[in-house]
Amino acid sequence: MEEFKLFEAEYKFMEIIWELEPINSTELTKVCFEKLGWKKSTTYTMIRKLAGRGILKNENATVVALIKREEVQKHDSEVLLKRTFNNSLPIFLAAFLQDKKLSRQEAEEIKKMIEEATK
Amino acid sequence: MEEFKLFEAEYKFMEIIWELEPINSTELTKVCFEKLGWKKSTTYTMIRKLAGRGILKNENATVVALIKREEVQKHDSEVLLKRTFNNSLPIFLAAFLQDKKLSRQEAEEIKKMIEEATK
DNA sequence: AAGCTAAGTTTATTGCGATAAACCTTTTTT
DNA sequence: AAAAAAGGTTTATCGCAATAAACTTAGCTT
Repeated sequence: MEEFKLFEAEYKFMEIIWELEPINSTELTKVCFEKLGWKKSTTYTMIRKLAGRGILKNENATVVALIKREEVQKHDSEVLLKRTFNNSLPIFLAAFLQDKKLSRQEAEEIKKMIEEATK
Repeated sequence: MEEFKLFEAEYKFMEIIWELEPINSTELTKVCFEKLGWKKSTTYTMIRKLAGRGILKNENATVVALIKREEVQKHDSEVLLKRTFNNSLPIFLAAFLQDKKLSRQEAEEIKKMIEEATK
C-alpha cells in the first residue's frame, strides 16, 4: 500500500522514467537536468532513495521502474476517494462534475465502463 | 484557484471546523487537542494562517469557514485529474475501477449523474 | 485587589522533502 | 600514461510545513 506513495518531486522523476525506461543513468541525469533543472547528484540521490523503496532499480547503469504507472495512479485515486469523499465514487463525481459538461462521447465511454464494473 | 490548496494538517483542521462551525475558538483548541493532539498555540497559529488566506474567519472568538468543503473537494479532484490522468475522467475511472465492483444501485446513480452532466 | 480564565500573538524549534557540493573509483579516450 | 568521462556515494544545506513554548492583555470571579 504505502509503497506506492510518491512525493511531488519523486512523481515528476518517475514520469520521466516511465516515459524513457530502460534508461542509462548518465543519460537520465541529463534528461533530469533539462526537464527538471536537477544537478547530477540530485538525480542519483533520487535513484538511490526510490531503489531502496523498491520503486525502481538501477543495475549496470540502467534504470527501470519496478512499479507501473497504473499502480500509482490507482493508489492516488484511492487515497483521494478515501480521504476526501468517504470512498464514494458518486460523491466524488458530484464534486468533480459540478459545473462541468461532458461530451456525448465521453459520457458513453464512461457509462460503458461503469456497466462493465457492475456485478 | 490556489486559495483552495490545503496541506494535510490544514485539511484535518478544516474538517473539524466544517463539522462543528460556528465554533468558539477556545472550544476549538479543546477539540483539536482531543482529536489531533495539538497544543493551544498550534490551533491559534493555524487559525491565523488560514484566516490570512481567506479560508476561515475568527470574529469575536467565533470561528467559521469561508470556503465550503465542496469547493475544496472539487479543487482536489481537479488537481489529481490534471496531474495524474491528463485531465481525463475515463482514464481516471479506468484506474480507479480496475478490479473493483460496483453495486447495481451505485452504477445507476453514477450513470444518472453522467447523463445530467452531458450537453 | 488578587487570582483565574479566555483569547489571543510573538517567536522558536522541529522534521522532513528537495537539492546539491564535494569527493571517490573505474572505465574510456587521447 | 595522462586526461577525461562515466557512474556513482557521503554528507550537507535549504525551505517550509508542523508544532509549540512563552508571553500578553482583558475580562471575570472570589
